[in-house]
Amino acid sequence: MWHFKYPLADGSGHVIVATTRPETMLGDSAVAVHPDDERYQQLIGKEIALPLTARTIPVIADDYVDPEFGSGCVKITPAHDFNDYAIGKRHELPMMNILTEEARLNNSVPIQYRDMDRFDARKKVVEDLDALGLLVKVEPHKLMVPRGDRSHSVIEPLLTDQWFVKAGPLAEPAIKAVEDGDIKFVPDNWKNTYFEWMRNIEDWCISRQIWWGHRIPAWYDEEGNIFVARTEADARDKARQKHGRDVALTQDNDVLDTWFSSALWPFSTLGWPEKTPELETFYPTNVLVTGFDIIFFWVARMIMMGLKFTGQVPFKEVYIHGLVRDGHGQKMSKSKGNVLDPIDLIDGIDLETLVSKRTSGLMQPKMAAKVEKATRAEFPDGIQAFGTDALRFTFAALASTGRDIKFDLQRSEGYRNFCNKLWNAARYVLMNTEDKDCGQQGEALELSMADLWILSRLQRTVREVTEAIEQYRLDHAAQAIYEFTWNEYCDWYLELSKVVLNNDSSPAQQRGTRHTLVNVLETLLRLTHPIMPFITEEIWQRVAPLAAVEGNTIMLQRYPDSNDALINSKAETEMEWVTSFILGVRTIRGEMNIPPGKPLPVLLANGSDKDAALLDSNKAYLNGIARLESVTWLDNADDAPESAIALVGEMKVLIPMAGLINKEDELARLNKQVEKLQKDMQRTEGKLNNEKFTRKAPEAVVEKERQKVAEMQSSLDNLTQQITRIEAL
RNA sequence: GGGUGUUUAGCUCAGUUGGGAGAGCGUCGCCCUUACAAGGCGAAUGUCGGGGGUUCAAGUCCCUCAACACCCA
Repeated sequence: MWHFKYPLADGSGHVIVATTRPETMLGDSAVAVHPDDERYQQLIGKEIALPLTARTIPVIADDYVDPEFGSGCVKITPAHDFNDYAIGKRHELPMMNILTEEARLNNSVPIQYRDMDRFDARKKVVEDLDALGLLVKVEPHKLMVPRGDRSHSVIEPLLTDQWFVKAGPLAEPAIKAVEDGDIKFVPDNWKNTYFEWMRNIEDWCISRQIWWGHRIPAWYDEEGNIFVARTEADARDKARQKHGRDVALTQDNDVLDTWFSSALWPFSTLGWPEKTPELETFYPTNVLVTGFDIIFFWVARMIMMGLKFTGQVPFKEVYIHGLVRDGHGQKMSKSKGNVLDPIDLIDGIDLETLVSKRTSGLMQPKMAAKVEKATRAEFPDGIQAFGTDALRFTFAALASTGRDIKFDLQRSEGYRNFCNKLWNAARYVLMNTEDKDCGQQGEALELSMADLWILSRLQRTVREVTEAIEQYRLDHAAQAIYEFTWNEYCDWYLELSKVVLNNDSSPAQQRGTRHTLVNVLETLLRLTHPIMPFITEEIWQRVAPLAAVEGNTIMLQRYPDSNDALINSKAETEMEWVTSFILGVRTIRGEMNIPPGKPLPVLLANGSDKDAALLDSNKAYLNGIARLESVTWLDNADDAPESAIALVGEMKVLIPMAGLINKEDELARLNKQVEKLQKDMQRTEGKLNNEKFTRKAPEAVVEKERQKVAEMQSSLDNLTQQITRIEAL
């Protein structure tokens, strides 16, 4: 940072200005001070004799100046600095460009500086000012210097003539289209970003100084007259009309901004400006899927151009997804060397290949060592292969409404396991259905409680997934599919089906179960196919015939519809009883470390007629899955030997401890449960004892709380009773 | 400086019009049980960033503070 004296033209003194680019002083048009700065009040309006030049420049007042920074005087170079340009505009200062396109000084500067490179000129200007005694001091200053992406050259702001699109009139209808709901953003609040930009829109510079792209269709004659036309021939016609003869024309060297061309994409790809059948059929399109960083670049411009040239919106919905970042939340970039290539996640990659991939082609080769170190630390074993379906499922599962998606390899691993789970489940289904009667021919089917239950759950899942997709909540869709497949179909239904298929069930019962196994799977495959296309296709090819579905590919099948007639609350309630029975036994097994294979005798007490009926119809399931040796009803719980207890509603499920369970362990387990129940009870009772709650809360809510207390009380009674009994024994 | 967003279990994240805090991964214990050990079964884990307010009731609504992130100037 160089500090210079600028003498006043009337010789009455000087001001001190500072700059990081001394050579730009040759293009200064003013010195600015803050209007309220008392130190400089008397200078405002005076002239300065700009050193090294024959020019005088005014001292102006502008509140852009920070009086606290430096001397509080700022040199203003409108042609070479963005802020100075704005001030120049406000004060109608001359805009004096002093640079050529090669960053040499041009003919606007005194002759001794002309054609000098900007850095040489900088040295020379400092020397010359120093010689004149105008250099006050030089101090170290850290600043961000903009550099070119490819050349790494320092970039100098430079005033040039370029082409602009007047954006205001285009923006108006584009704003209205979103206000009126002709275009909807998903998630909705992105429309704020859109409005913010659109309502403060500035004219759009469409000139780009690169050599690829559409050349700007503007031609100039030697006098600088401009001929804008569709083609060179049209431009020549226009020039001929003006001059009455052919004249030499040169086309603008610049090309159109890439967003200008791509803003035409929604309709130009359909044949516009011709009125093609494609345009007629597919325009306006339905949905645009993109990232939020593209809202101003592309979305806004497509809307403006679409409305301008077709009179219609280009799309009805804009789905904005998050930006995928690396595991540390960093934006992926090649120069940072933290890019995860989807192909590497699909096929896997060993560490050495990954390192060399990430360190090659870096913009700054000296980063290589750092990139290599970080890569080796993060992926000590490279990246394992997850497969396309798992990767797609991961992205679906991560596609919530947030704006960032931190990519987590471990989630991919989890979903890879899910793919495997589905594959193995299909193997089981095929093992039990291929070459067997699945009711394809319409033979009589007898559906079990489990069949009715899984069909019911499937309908709810289909509905949930469909709704989630309609709302672009792919994460919820993925979650619903995951939970149904793993926690219901695999964990429960397949296990229940084994009971039917391995017992001496009737042919109609077995057929019913096979039919259900196959049909639920077939529907599940269609439901999952958009997210996991490959595995579902592979399995579907074998499952479809068993489900009597015709077709060559799952891709052309209908997406599932939920069938309300199959929703069966009775089966769901019954299944709840069965699962809570089985879970009760399993918990005791788990906590008491009883091997899962050991058959257990079970005693039941305090059950209702309903419990008895449920037991009767589901005994096979209980025996099979909970591995029961025997089930015995007791008229009185007191008749039971020393036992561990699980509750199914009011009913007590008792497992005799003899030789299996330690008395202290069971007591500890029961006490823990009691404590938890007591805590919950206290809170709920507190609520009910609050007169304001019972008076003001809806009846249904109060009733629910009452019921909860009753249930907890019953469990608590049963458990404390059991504790007393065990202690006494 | 203006704007937007984030903050929930060790990690990555859900939480729908306010009504008993969830998932995956990880952790602990027991199991190679005839679809699956990339698995099964069971268990533990939260001052929902801090403070205040509205309400019978707040992760959820309002105010405020803090930290972090992004966009624009």
